[in-house]
Amino acid sequence: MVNMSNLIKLQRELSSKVVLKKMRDIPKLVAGFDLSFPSKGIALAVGVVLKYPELDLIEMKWITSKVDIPYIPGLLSFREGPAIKKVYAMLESVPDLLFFDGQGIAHPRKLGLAAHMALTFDKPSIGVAKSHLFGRYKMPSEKRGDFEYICNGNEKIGVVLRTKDGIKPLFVSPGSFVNLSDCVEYTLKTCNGYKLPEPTRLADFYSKKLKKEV
DNA sequence: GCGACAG
DNA sequence: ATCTTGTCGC
Repeated sequence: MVNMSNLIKLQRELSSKVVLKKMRDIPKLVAGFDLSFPSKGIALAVGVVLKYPELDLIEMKWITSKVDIPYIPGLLSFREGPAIKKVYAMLESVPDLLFFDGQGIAHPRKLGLAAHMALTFDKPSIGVAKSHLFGRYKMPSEKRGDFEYICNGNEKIGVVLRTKDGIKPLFVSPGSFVNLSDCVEYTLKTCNGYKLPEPTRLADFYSKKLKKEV
């Protein structure tokens, strides 16, 4: 049983702690996280760490965990957050930038999964979602690198970014401790010929692969 | 009331 | 996310 109003109240309090600013240093290590669900009520979380800008995989950890909260649009971090915290704790290396499958501040209360996790780990993060949740936008041109802003009124809260020619664009937004230009720059620089940034693409690959073996 | 709705 | 075969396009 979930008390939605309490979770929403918590999001409003936490979102005030989000800070948008340019990253001070170029990251040396970037991480990506993703989940799969082997069976109802069980989540399999994967965390990967890659060297930047080489994008060589240097570490991969995974864990299974019970999930109590169902998927509710706007409350994704409460469902996936617990499992992500467990894999994050298993990492031996210390990443400088985190990528998540979901929104950053392009969220009704400015606290999508990436924003929530950035505050939880006190680490810069970028939210890379495959579909839209919140904010108005126009479709960017078909060319890789082109983007349009996602807006909430006059505020720019993210970008719809084309990471591959003619392929459906990604909805990218800041978690915390990064700004919009960091999001565009690091998302494009970690996309190696594929639509998704390597961190989340590899985490997604392993979570689906392990799901079949567990 | 109606439409939208990350994974 | 997950359930699932073939199929259209570069």
